[in-house]
Amino acid sequence: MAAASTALALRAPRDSMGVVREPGPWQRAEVSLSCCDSGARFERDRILESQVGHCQHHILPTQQPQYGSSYSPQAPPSSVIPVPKHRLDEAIAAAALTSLSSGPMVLGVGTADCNGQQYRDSTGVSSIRRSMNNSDLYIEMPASSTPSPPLHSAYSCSYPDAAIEDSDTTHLLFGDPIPRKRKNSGRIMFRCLWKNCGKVLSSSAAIQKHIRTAHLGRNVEQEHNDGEEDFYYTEIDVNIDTLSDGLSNLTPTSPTTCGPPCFPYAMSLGAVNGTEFPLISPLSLSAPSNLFHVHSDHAYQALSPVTISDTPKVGFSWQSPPLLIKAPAVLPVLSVTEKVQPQAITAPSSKPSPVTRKPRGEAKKCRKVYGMERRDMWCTACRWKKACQRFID
DNA sequence: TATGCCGGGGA
DNA sequence: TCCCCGGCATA
Repeated sequence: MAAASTALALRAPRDSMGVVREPGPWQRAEVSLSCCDSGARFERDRILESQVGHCQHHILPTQQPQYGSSYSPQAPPSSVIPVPKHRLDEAIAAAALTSLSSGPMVLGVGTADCNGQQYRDSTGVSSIRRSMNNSDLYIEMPASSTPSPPLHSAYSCSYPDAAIEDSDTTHLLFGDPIPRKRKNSGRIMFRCLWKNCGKVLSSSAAIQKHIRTAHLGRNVEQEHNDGEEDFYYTEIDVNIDTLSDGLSNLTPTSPTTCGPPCFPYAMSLGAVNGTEFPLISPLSLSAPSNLFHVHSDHAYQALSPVTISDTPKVGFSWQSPPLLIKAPAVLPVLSVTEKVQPQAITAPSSKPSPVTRKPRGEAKKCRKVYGMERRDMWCTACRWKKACQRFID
């Protein structure tokens, strides 16, 4: 990739929405980005202009998503993100790890989270922004009355001094060395993600039409377009590296969008605009063992099992999401003292028990402690082959 | 295979 | 109610 020389640790005066309000020296600072094809360079404040100009296919997506009325239109980006240079490496590394480790578990539900933000660009390859401990980046999504499709959207930042206009710009700003969408090594195709379909068409219009008619059962002539079909296809670059392709196959993002699926950070707080989402933390997906760690050494301490029913529930309807959320992936962020019972999420085991049998405790029981020789020292329950009352799990 | 414990039955 | 045990589930 043509280098994007950045000196991003710049701060611009912004209003409460993270919008740069007043020009200042920062705008004339040494931020410049290079077009990967033409080599044309853009000064920092020219980047925004380029969104609709010369180099938009390298810096920003060329098309606006064709969402319907239910979708909140994108607000024009107004600034770029100030990101300290020293954060870039960390973000890049995190993105790579997450892309590799999360796999299908994050399908379709890229999250924006200040403690491990995950985004997905137009090809479905995740990029992640790691926790910015003190400042630098804090992302929330624009309000939307419906679960927003994967979109090219204005991700304003809750930190007053940060804002992101879209993830493609973010690729530059974060120094993503492989901006998938900018590759011109192959032709962009569009693949239907509907289960057992996988049809590949050459244009977004065609694939949308295919999805509308074949899967959504809608009339081609139907004017109303709520953009739902955008969920069900992704773009693929037929000559692009397999990693990018493979991941994009798994991601029902809009071909015309570069933003991540718009599941807001505020999800973790329960609801956004009346719609609840599960928080899917990339961290929890990639390293569940950290989250589910339970000290078995303290088996005598009763741990309250937390089942999926204790977690935020998916409050929106979703029509046959193809290849989207696999249940075990929906793992809430839990404290380390909480415990998840995966069987509460996954399909029930082979033979349903008529009575919910108490899970076998891990604590040493009287039999174990005292042995058969000292059976008289067992608790009554143990002697009666009942649940031990002395060493309770 | 060992262990935990549910369900049932006898005293 | 106490006590025991068959049998099942699980580690």
